[in-house]
Amino acid sequence: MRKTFLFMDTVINKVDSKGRVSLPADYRAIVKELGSEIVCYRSLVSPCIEGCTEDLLEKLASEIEDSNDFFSQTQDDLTNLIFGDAKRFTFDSTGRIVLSEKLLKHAQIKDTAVFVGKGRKFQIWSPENWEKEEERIRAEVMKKRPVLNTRKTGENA
Amino acid sequence: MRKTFLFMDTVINKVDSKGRVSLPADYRAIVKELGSEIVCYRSLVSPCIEGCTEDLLEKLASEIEDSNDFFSQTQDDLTNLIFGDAKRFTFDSTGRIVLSEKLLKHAQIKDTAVFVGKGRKFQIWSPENWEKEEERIRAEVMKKRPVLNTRKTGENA
DNA sequence: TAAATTACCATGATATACCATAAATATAAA
DNA sequence: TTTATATTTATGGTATATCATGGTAATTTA
Repeated sequence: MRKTFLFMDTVINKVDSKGRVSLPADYRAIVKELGSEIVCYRSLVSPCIEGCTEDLLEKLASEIEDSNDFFSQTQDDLTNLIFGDAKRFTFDSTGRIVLSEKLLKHAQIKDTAVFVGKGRKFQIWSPENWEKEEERIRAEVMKKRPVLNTRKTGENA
Repeated sequence: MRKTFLFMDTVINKVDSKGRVSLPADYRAIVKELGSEIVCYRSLVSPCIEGCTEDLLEKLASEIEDSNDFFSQTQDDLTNLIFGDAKRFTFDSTGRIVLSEKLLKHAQIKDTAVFVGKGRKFQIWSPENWEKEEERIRAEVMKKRPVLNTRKTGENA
């Protein structure tokens, strides 16, 4: 029995004409062990689909509940957007989910999906958009490297 | 039951045509006792593979989660880079992991891997790159020696 | 009843687990 | 210290299980 649940790695899977994609096996294992479900929604800031376990959204909801004025109005609005957009995606016996037209369109995904782990969350990109995004991030992080290294979370040497 | 968990020493192992390498026995012992798994990713700054226990990344994920910063751009970038690249590597009954083509290429490893302990983390180098790196480190330390000596005598005084 | 959605089966490719042997290290006896 | 024995560790090869994916049947719902 494992004790850590992290979405990791970058996995490329095919999307068929009905929007079916295999959720990476590692991701499925996490969902299964947590006894939770996958929830997906359109990213608010990027042309990609964002996903996490229902547990995480539950936690987010509780936090907002518990610390009303701690959160800015902006963040409250953002969470509203997410909960309004989010939807459960159960996978069948072969491990596939069916992504909706709305999500696929937002991420500009046609026949190939790139799953990118983000720890508690993950993202689904089109190959083209992900390539651009990865480049942008690398440049950005290299620029900020000195700052990151002094931080405790700078475990990425 | 031991209480310290440090990756130490330098170990040279062979990499076969499928990318299989024996994880040094000492490293395996740590992972086993922690009940965790090995996670590897490309170093952001060096031509080497970096590894740690999943526990360590889990801590990082928790910190991000608890920082009430669900929508921060910088964190988004960081998590993408770290977790998007990282991957779990479980070892079989003989103690081997299978390194991916991506990692081997980044570290320029062909048939020999050099494991270098770094405390909570470790690195995997090609023999050639490691030789250079070790030299660089030695030179760097020698440059700083006068400073180190002053500090030591200052404390004793 | 037609369209759409969901669940199930089949297959090839890939990755994983296992077995056997060789090398290295540690332990015990001389 | 030297030699012999036992134990752990590293590595080559192979069988097995898992996974992604195309196709189809069953079920829903409009």
